[in-house]
Amino acid sequence: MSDHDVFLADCPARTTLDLVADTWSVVVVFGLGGGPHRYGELCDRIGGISKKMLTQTLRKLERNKLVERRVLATAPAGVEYRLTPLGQSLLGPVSVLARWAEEHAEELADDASAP
Amino acid sequence: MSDHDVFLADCPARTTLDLVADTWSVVVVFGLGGGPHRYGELCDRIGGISKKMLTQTLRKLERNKLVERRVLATAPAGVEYRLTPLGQSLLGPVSVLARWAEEHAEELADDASAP
DNA sequence: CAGGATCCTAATAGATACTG
DNA sequence: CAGTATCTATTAGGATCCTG
Repeated sequence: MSDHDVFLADCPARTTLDLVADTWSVVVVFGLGGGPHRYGELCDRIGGISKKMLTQTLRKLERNKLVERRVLATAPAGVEYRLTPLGQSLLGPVSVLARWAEEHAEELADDASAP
Repeated sequence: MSDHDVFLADCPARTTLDLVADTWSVVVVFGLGGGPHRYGELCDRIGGISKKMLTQTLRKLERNKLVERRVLATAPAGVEYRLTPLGQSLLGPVSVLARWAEEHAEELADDASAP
């Protein structure tokens, strides 16, 4: 890009963040952490997510091979989602973030999400 | 986990993400990882960040006590930023994310950031 | 030097209604 | 049941100019 490559912006941590830093990805991954779930189940389990965002998030996770989609041959038909091994491998790193938040909850401003 | 804990959305991992999941927070934290830096230095080191976003990101990190701001009594005057102990404690968890990205780079879609 | 103030655009996410 | 399709409000982030 430029002559001197001080472009910290492509630090690898950002790659992971690009993947899961949106509002719902992590929540969905955790939602599937306990095992496969059907679309509707997942929606209920998560609570507060719109169907649009659930679908959109699942598609993104699918494209990145974190989640696998299977159409069930049951009646009535359904669709099941599960974490791939790659998706499961992400549970660890994300749990590390979760633990950090729990340990330091009191030190953080209460409006951590504010710009 | 109890019978039904809906609203996974307040999972603690999201707290950390709210804090650092924007485009620049992690980059700035890493930029300060090696030690204190002045505003301009930091800007150069990072490269590609606008002053608006740098300031805004620093303020957010400051509010959450990850970063400390010190006005220098030098001539010409300057401002120095450094990680607080809390900020340093975040380097570990974020590095875990970075390592995950490096290990699995090939398995991910090349457009991981796409919606 | 280190920002603040403004303007502007593209992307995000929610609500709602409709469909195979 | 598992999605699309719209429409809309909010937000993030860049560019530019101004200031103590």
